[in-house]
Amino acid sequence: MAEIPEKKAGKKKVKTRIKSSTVIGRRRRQIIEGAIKVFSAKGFHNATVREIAEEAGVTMGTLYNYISCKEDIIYMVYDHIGKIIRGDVEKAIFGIDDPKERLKAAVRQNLISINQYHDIVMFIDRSMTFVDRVSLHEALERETEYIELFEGLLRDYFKGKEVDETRIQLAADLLAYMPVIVTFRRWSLRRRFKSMDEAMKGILDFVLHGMEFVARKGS
Amino acid sequence: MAEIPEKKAGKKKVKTRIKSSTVIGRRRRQIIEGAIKVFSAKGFHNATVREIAEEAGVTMGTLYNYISCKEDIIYMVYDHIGKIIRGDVEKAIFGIDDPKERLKAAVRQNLISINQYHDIVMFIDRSMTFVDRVSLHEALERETEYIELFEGLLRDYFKGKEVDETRIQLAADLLAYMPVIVTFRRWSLRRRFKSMDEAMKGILDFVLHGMEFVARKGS
Amino acid sequence: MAEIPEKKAGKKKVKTRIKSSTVIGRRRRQIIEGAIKVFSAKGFHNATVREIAEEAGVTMGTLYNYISCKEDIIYMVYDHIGKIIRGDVEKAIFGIDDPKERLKAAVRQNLISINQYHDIVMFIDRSMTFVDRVSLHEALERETEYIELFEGLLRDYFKGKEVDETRIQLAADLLAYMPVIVTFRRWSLRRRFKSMDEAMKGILDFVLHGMEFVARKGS
Amino acid sequence: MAEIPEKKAGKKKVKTRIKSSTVIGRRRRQIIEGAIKVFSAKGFHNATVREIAEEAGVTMGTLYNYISCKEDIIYMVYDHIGKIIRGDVEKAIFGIDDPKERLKAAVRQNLISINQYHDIVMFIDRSMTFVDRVSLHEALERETEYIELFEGLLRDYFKGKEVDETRIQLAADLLAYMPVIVTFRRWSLRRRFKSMDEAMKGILDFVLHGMEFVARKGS
DNA sequence: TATGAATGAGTCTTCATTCAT
DNA sequence: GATGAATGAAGACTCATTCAT
Repeated sequence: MAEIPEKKAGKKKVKTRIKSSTVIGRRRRQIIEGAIKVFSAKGFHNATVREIAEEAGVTMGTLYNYISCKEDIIYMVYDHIGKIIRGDVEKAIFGIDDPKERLKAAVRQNLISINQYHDIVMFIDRSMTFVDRVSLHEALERETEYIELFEGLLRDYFKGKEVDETRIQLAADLLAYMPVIVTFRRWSLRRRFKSMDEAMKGILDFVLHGMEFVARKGS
Repeated sequence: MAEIPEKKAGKKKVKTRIKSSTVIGRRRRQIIEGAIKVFSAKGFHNATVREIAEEAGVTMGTLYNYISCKEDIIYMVYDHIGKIIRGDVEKAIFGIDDPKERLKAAVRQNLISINQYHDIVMFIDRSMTFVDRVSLHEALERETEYIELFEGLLRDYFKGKEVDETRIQLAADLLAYMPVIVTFRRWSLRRRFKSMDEAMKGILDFVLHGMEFVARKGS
Repeated sequence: MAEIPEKKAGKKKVKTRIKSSTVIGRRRRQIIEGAIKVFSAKGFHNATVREIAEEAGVTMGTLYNYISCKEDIIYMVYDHIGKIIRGDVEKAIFGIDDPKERLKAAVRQNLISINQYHDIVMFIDRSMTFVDRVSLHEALERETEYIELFEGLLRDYFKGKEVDETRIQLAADLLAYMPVIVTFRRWSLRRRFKSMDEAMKGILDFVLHGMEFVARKGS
Repeated sequence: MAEIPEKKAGKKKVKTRIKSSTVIGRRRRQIIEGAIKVFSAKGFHNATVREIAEEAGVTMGTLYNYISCKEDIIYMVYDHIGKIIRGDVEKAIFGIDDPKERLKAAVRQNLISINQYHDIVMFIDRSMTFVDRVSLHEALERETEYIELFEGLLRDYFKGKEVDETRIQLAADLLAYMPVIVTFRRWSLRRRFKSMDEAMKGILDFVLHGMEFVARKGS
């Protein structure tokens, strides 16, 4: 069974003026939680640093002891939610041996988690414009790792069959990111389906079915 | 063959102080073109009205004779690009009779057009937060019409087979919007595929294949 | 008689968003006058842009239509006062033919003008740290031109005598800038002399006398 | 021979919370040295207390045990450098009996020291605006003492000749402070003279020569 | 209709200073 | 005596929008 790729230590660190790492940890959590609330509601540009600080329960000055600019906060949230979703998926496939079930579990959990955190995912997508080159690169790195997780699962699933490596890669990308559609088509889906759950079941079928294209010749 | 749904006249009108409709038309085009350039490059919030005016070749004062606020411009661009893409798809299926080919042509053209205008599509996606309720509603209306176009094509394709209406609707949504993935996964796709064309061919296969889930029982 | 060196057109221009040059002229004058009042009283760093705007009788927004950052204002004031002092000196020597009298008139007027605008001169000296490289260079250029004016006068005065060119240059520098001493020794001088005039007479003597070192061998 | 005026004990004391005077001495030295580095490089307003603390090798909290506000640091540096320069001059004239040579030695050493500490002298000049009334008064007191040193030397030198007391005072002021010109005309001088030494030699001649005006009638 | 100068509310960011440990 | 996290007041700058010409 393919190994789950090691989480490489991120190079990008949000600069801090604080020394005690326990304090940093605690404050960071506060800040991220506050930021998520405010950003989800108003988006990046319409959220003021003051609001975030208030929501986080710290003063402006304190907040700026833990970040060096507003944009840093996006990255922190991004990092946070990325870890959570990845963790969710890893937990979901833990203990499952059958490659098909493993893959299905991953795809399902990915969809569920993205749906659960849809407002944050939405905000992150909309905000990545504002992050600096370095952070963006780092973010891409993380995404690639995440996609590699799916690549591994797909390879296990198609083991033995003759498949195109390129297709594996593309499929992994689509599997991982198609669920994002639930974030930006949310209104439309809501209007047409009784419940979000129903829509999600449909999407899952679509994805799982589409996935099989990997094993076929290109049209 | 299902009718292409009538393009209902949009209720939302961007207010203008100008009377001569020929002048309005000319100015609007200028503004939209200028806006597309600036917005594509810098996004909504980082683009200043002044820049847009300059790029459009009008003065600030003049610009404000044709819009009532910055947000109006998003809607204008949205409207513009929406018409173009829909027009492209309609042209692409024109004259094709076979339901399967018709559907495939629509899906393919949709993908091509979204890819072609990827920067505008991206910007619009990121900017819809800023538009007011009314415009948003109007925009949703248009999107619905567009999806109904795909619904019609799907119904024709699955005619005779026993399919779930709900699945038709979901499939239409996914068919129409999945290609958006090429806009926000662009960097990743670029890094992994020799050409964007190759990636797009893969996506097309995925979509067409996934589409068949409509005719199957839910998993 | 040596020509007064041409005033070269300054390359540095403070950027403006305004087009009408008459309006620019009028506003600039307002801004410079307001700035002089505020800067003289509080120095650069303690003066707020808002105060300057108020003193100038314009709003903050308007002010920023004529400058691009606070530092620009220093340069504007510098430029303004430099022109005035140079103009004063040129007027003072106008029509005088005797080289010695010409030189003395220039030195005297330089002292008088610097004394008159002592608070601005003081402020400028203290603020040049804040101006950017380009402006600093431009400022230095202007100063050099001003010193060249004195060099010319000195050369005329020492014509025929055997003098060291280096000494001419140094003397010009000292002649032009020694009076600045009245700005930063003002308190001390005030306490010891009945009137500033008396102190200035003494300084003038000192300078004129010291000047003769040009014609002597180095000690 | 005139007595070197007693160094009166300064009334101004920078308040401290610390009792052990040995500790105070050590810390003070650290702080002054750190401050000189940072202030020389960035000036008063652009230097942060944090930077000074770091450069001095103490923490912010500790620093504030030895000062009561940022401005105090200027005064400490001022006091420190003043003592050094005065000490230099006193050493330079020590053992010289001939009044003329004594005076020349003082003037020369004054110039040398000011040139040596030019960046600190510059910074102090630029920063005296920020110190409070009391400190300013105290500083002026010190300066007066320093000038009185030169007054004494001038009186010895002109002993027997009929000179105006006022002129002695003015000359002392100019002798003591003219060298400051090397700090704020530094760039200009550097550009025109091969070495700073050469420029300084010229300035020395100018000063020594100008000094003789004391023995002459006013112009 | 077109122009473009004027407006001023709104935000991020910095940093001297304090105080609980 | 030393530490360093917390504080919050203050200031530069932006930019959508208006309106007199």
